[in-house]
Amino acid sequence: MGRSTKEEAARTRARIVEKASELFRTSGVDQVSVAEVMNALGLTVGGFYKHFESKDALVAEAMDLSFDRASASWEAVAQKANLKGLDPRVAIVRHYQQARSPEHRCPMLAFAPHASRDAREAARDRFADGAGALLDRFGTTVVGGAPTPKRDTETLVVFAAMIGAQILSQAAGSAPWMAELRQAVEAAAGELG
Amino acid sequence: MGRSTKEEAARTRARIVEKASELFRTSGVDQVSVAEVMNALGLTVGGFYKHFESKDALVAEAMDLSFDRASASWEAVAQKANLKGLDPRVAIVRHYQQARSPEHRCPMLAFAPHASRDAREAARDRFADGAGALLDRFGTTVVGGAPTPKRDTETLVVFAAMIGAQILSQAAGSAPWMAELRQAVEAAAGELG
DNA sequence: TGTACATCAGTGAACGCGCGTTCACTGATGTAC
DNA sequence: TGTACATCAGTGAACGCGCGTTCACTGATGTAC
Repeated sequence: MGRSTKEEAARTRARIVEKASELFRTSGVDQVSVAEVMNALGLTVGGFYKHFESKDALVAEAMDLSFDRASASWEAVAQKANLKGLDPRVAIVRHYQQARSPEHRCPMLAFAPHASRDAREAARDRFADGAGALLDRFGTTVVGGAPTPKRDTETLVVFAAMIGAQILSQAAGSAPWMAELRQAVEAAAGELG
Repeated sequence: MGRSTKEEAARTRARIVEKASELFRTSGVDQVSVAEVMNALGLTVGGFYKHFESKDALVAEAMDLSFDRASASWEAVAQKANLKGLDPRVAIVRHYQQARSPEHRCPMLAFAPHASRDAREAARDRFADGAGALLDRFGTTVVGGAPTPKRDTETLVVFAAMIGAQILSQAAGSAPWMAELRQAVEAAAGELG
């Protein structure tokens, strides 16, 4: 067990970010320790600091990756909807609200507590970039073959409502009014034009 | 410094819950230690367990209190709006979005991470009760002197959007599109009928 | 009402635990000649 | 191409710290007679 190849080391680094992105989204940044990430890859904690300066540095990269992945996922859903002639915003809302495997959890919800904390300007900026990209992706519809970004009141409101309903859903469990809320958000997306 | 009066003890207990409610909402449940709550009252940690079985027990009571306070606050805002003949939902959205002192932070945002965690059924139920009460409060308008609960799609969507916009605002700081989002939510509330 | 004893709110120090981070070490990889 | 040495990815144990919780203790309060 000696020194690794440069390529191996680079791959290990990428795997750490990848696994961190998955675990952070599943359980939350504070609930996942550096050791947990490393052990999940069959590695030991000590080696972590050969790749990253601190846990915060890893969180920053994992946040970027998580937002990129979410954005790509939304993009795919939107394209599929466009091919069918459907409004991509409805498709994204449906996609978002589906209870998929926890590692697909929305990065906006997973990283919000981390970025909200005091003295985290850099994290907040990163979060703002990622969330802004998702908002753009959400509001971009294809009209006559040309992608047209929309930012009207209703689009913005449905975007925010989708997130608000999701956070309540995770915290309130299966309260009877939760189903109503989710359906309302989906219905509102359906009435966008 | 010997034994306290029964009344003093009861008051101390109430003060602990009160201060915890304030600190939990300001900084988040996980960021506030039991010692911090006690010290903020000029007490020492040891005595805490004479009043509560565990930190989780305190969180439960602080959560209830926080929701009750928020509900009462919304109620006051709604009544004032009704007297002026305004839709209370617009007033509540404005009230909610104002950046007031941090101890008035929304309990739905402050306690969501705690309630969302695994193996917290009781906390989730508590959260659901509190959030459900706020939703009812939000949707109750006075029509011809009689309080009428509304739960139409648009009311539900604006409620969720108000929360979603707030969480993004806290995590994304002052991103340029945040102002747009908040204004959109307020505008949507204005169009409720 | 007064006295003797039990109770228990609050103190201050300690415990055990998990965490982020550091460190001495190993040995295969990379490099200089 | 071969050899000698420096580098450094990964290991495993340790460190320091803050946390939730426990505990022996104090002395005023509460209670039984």
